[in-house]
Amino acid sequence: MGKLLEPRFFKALSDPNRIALLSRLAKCRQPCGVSELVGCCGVDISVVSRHLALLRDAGILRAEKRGKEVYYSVRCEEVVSTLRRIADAIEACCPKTKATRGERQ
Amino acid sequence: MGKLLEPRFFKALSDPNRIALLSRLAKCRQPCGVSELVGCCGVDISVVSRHLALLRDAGILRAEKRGKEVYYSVRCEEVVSTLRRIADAIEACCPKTKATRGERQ
DNA sequence: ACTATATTTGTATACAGACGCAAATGAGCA
DNA sequence: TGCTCATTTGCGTCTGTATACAAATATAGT
Repeated sequence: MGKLLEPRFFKALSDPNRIALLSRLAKCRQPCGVSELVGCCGVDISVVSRHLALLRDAGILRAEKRGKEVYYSVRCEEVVSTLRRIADAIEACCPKTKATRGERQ
Repeated sequence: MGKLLEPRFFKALSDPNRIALLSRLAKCRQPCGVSELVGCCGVDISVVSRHLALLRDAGILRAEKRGKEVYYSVRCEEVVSTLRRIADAIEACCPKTKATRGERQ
């Protein structure tokens, strides 16, 4: 449980511009180059590049170089399963709403 | 989708001590007072208090005052459903692994 | 080799966040 | 009221991070 909840994963998602980039990439459903993504947050392209690298290092995005461009895309499977495993772990600790009402430990 | 991904929610989970507090509270399965929680991260109780308040404000913990103590507990249902809704939203944007292989849009 | 385009990296700045300590607040009790 | 315990808040400090701009790197085409 402590290992599941990686601060770095959440830290990567704790910035509005990075959320904007992630949303954009998710909606795109396709790898996008850095230049394409500059529009979705109003910052310099160098800043966008850094945000994307951070998301990549956190395991949220995948980067592939094609020619002079670098295409970023969402690592859907991994991100989704990470979120679901965290949800499951927390749920496992929940006092059940209906059954097992008697406080157990 | 952009509304689901709240930076504040993730920011709350982006600190190791807050993760430790959350894990501890989840494992406890019961409301805990601030003093009880000091042990799980090696910081001053005033810092713990601030972390707990931040988690409460982010909608992750619930606080109830009983006498002179304040008992914090995990808002399991809300947290779990938030995580699952985010997972679902991202999954909805995933190019399907097996079916629908032909890039759609 | 030279040029143009895409991206990354170096550097400086400004703001946010984590922390400890001390003081303040709130609640119960003598 | 005075005292004690639990928690919160004020404040100074220090580290981390977001940002812009300029320079460096990488790749393709001429």
